[in-house]
Amino acid sequence: MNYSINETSQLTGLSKYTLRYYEKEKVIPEVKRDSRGYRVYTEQDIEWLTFLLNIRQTGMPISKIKQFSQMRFKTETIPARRQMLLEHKESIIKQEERLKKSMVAIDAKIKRYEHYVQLQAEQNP
Amino acid sequence: MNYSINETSQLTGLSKYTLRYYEKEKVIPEVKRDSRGYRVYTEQDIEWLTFLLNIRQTGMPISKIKQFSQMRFKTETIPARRQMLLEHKESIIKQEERLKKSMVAIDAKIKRYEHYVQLQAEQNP
DNA sequence: ATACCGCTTAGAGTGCGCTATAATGCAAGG
DNA sequence: CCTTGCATTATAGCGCACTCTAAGCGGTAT
Repeated sequence: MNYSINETSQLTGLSKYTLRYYEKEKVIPEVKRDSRGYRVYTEQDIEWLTFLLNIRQTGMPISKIKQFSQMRFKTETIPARRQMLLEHKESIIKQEERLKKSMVAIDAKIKRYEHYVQLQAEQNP
Repeated sequence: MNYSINETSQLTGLSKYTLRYYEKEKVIPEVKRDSRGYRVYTEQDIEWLTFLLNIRQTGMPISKIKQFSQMRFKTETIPARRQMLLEHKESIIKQEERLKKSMVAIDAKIKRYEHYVQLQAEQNP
């Protein structure tokens, strides 16, 4: 199945601007065109975009995604791609730890606030 | 205990530029000065900065941190502050979910890569 | 025929969060 | 007294990731 830029935008959540920008900046390989020169995205293009979006949304910078993405059609790059993903996994684990730490601090603060409100209520019953 | 901008920078990990920028932009309240006009950070300032950094590093935008921080010395703002933190907690939970989803996709991709490498090795033993 | 729609491109602009520069000041050490 | 060294300010610049504008083209509808 093939998709227009509009459909692709809706399927991925990326704006049309962003889809064109990604192609111009070689974050994704060149997309096929129809007779009018319009972009035609394949199912595989969508899948690739979706995967890239996954790593994008978890903080991989565009420059690295570009590196990763440019290896797409070369099977000999599989070890390098695997390595990049392993490193990104590490970064995700660090982010999870960051979120947990922050959660603890926030919970403590919320408790202090609630404790304060409680005391106020007791003093003015 | 009091701290110079240099010490504060080291304690918090924020650059001196950033510390001045936060103050100029009212992300933190005005810091006391010594006789020469140099900034003097108190223990409480450090604690506040550390907390702000916690919410900053988990994605709260500077504009919101500014709102939050400007309520610091008004006890009647405690319910509003609590509410902001509850909302930020929600955002952290969403981020955790995002990370988990991404992790699953990455793990699947890594497995596919390893499976591919495995097959290659079997064909050329 | 002409108006409109959706796409195309190159290139300019935006928002965020810093980061750096330039000019100046003050105070302690040689 | 003068240099060194750290601070101060206002203001400019940067990197990232988009986001938008302007000008133009091709196919369909009136």
